[in-house]
Amino acid sequence: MEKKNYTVNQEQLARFAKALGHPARIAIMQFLAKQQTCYFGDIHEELPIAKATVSQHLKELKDAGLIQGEIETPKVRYCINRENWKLACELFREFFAQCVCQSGECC
Amino acid sequence: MEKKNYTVNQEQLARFAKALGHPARIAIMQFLAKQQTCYFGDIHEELPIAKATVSQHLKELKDAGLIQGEIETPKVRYCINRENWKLACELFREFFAQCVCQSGECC
DNA sequence: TATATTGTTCGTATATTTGCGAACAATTTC
DNA sequence: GAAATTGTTCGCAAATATACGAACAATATA
Repeated sequence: MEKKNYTVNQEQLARFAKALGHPARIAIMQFLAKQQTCYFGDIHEELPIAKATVSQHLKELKDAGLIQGEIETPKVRYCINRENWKLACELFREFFAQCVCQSGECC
Repeated sequence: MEKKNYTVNQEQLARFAKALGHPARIAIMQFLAKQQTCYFGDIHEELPIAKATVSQHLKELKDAGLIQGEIETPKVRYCINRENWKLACELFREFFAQCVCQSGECC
C-alpha cells in the first residue's frame, strides 16, 4: 500500500515529454534548432497548419519553458530556451540511461 | 508556401514523447527499468491511482510500443520492449543533439 | 488618415485524455 | 460448485488538446 506520489523529476520530465508529444511541436523545435533567425512567419511557412494553430503550439512550448519569444515589431522572434533545453536533455538522458544502458544495448 | 508534412521520424518521436507525457507513465517506465519481476500488481502498488487507470496507462505505453505484457495466469508480467526503447533512446538523443550539443552547452 | 503586415486571442467544434467504480473473464483454491 | 485472486474492459464524467476562421491589436507605410 505504498501509493507513492510522483517526484518533482517525474513531473518535470512528463511536462517536457508532453510538450514534445505532437509532430508540429517536434518540427518547430527542430526548425528553431537550425535557424538563427526564427520569426513566427518562418515557422508558420514550414508547417501544414493554420497560423492560429501554430501560435497555440508555440504557446505550449513556451509554457513548458522550451522556447521563448521576443517582440521585434511588427514581427516576433522565437528561439530555444537554452537553459531549460539543457535541463530537458539531461533529464531524458538520465531517464533512458536508467534502463537500457546498463544492459549495454543502447546509448 | 512550403507547408511541409511531418516526417516519419517526427511522427515517431512525437508518439514516444506523448506516451511519456504523464508522470504515471514515467514512473511506470522507471519502475520497470529497475525490476526483474514486474507484475501488474507491483506497478499498481507503486502508483497513487486506481487499477483501472493503471491498466489504461499500461495500454498506452503498450500501444506506443514501449512495453509489452505477457500473461502468467493469474498474473500479467510487464516489461520494457527493449527494441523500441532503444529506438526511442536514439531518436531522442539525435533530437537533442541537433540543438544544444553543437554549441557545447549540453550532453 | 486609410491600408497593409504580423501575430495573438476569441469563439467554437470535435476529439482525446484522465480518472473512477462496477462488471466481467480466467483461473485457482477452498 | 462457491469464493478468492488478478487484471481488463465498460460506461460515464470532467478536463485538455487540436484545429480553424474571424476579430483584434500594434505598428509601419502609402
